[in-house]
Amino acid sequence: MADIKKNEAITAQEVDFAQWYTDVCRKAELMDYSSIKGFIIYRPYGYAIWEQIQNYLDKKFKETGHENVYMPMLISSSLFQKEKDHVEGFAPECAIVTKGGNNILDDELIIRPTSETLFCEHYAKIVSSYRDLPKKYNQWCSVVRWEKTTRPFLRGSEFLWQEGHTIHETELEARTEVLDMLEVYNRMGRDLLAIPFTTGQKTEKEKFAGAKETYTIEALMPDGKALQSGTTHNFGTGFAEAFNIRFLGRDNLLHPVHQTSWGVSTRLLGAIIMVHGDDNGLVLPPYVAPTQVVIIPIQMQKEGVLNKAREIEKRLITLGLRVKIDDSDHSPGWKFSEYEMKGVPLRIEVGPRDLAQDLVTVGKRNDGKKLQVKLEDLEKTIPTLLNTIHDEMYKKALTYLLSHTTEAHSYDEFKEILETKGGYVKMMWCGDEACENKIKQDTNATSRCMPFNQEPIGDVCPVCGKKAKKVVLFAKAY
RNA sequence: CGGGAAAUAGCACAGCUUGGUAGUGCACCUGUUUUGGGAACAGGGGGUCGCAGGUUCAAAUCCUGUUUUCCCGACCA
Repeated sequence: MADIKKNEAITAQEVDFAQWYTDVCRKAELMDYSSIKGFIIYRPYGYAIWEQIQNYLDKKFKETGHENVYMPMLISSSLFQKEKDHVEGFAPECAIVTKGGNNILDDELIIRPTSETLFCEHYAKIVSSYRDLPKKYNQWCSVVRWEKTTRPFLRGSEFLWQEGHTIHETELEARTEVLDMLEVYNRMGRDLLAIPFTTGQKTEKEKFAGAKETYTIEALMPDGKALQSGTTHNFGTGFAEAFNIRFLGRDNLLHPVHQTSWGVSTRLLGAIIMVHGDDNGLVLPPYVAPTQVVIIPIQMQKEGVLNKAREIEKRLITLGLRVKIDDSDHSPGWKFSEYEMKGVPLRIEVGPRDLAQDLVTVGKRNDGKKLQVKLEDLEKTIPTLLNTIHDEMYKKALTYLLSHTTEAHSYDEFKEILETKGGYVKMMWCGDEACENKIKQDTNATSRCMPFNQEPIGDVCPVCGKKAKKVVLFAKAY
């Protein structure tokens, strides 16, 4: 990269990674704080990234047979309490409405922390035969969880998400659904966000309240901590029993439905910011960037410059690209810094010097490299460059992930890796929750997932010495 | 939810110790000259000092409470 001037407004990652993150969130105009703890304002630029994610996923959901619905924001306390594990898991972080107008409510209303119970109540009403199955619903909404520690996008009292809720005739169908949707998320990481996710199953301790099995996509952040980025849950028939969602089967007997739910949230923005960002600010993967190409005219007053810039803008828009031209009277240097801070993948400089040779200068945000492109080649070169940037960003993140996934064969080794290097530590595990708890207590790391690839790296659990049952990835987590 | 720090113009901060007319830089507005890595000069606008009480003739400043943010722990997507 050229020796571009460091932006003094952003704290360097090396100095204070947490402060760097906060600086980027605000300086790139992704969000602002409101006056209520943990409730943030998603500013247009940040919301636009979420919209790209929505567009991508909504299409995938519909392609795989899901329909969008909208459930109420409030849940009656009696309904909320029907499934025991679920209540215990969520009750401590619920916000509750106790007053309506001037009247104290006899029954308190819970602001949804998640909508399982609402979907269950509805499904119980509309399903009576196997012919009514499956139902594959999805909801885009926000949920509220009263968090003690909050950080923009990573943990908020309110966050935006989608929650898929499906019910099926057979266990196999439900299991297929959760694995299929996990794969949709995984591909989103690869194709849209340029983030290599690690996929696998959660342990009993880490699984969702009320679920039989929970699967997860985990991303590794540059500070060595893992970020749970999305989950899919197989509920088995637990909720169906509690909420009486039964259907008359092909055998003319009543059966509970097999149920799933799955979701990703605006936490993904946090993953994008951290995985790709650098000391000059945000670095957005091209396919999720609200603006993919910014055109900066140089010496706009010179004959033809602005017209040529506008012409280029039109040509690129015709290709379906998201293009912005900045003809404000800030200096070019100011604009360069501004769009670097905002992470725009490609910058096209249109100035008299290059135009004299029918060229433009193109700058790549991800590695700072500049190249000259013939005007006539733009249609060919720009989309190719965007694709190249995506691949480079993915590879960079993958290289980091691989080089920060370390095997531990003893508990001492395990602790040392967590202290010195961070990242994922792969270790054998006996399956006993006591060992997970001990690890948590000793190192503050948690089991992130049991990866699908279960090739053993030992015979015993290094923590207790008992026979090992599973390969587990441990890490400190957000 | 515990322990620490902070809150003064959009942003970064000074002023507070020792109470007495609210300041600086950047940003913003106007004009001129500029424009290939955060331009220069001149002029100008903007703040009930987080909020609520208290002490005082007088509070940004002292006292009490409260809210929010950041950091470190415990809890969670």
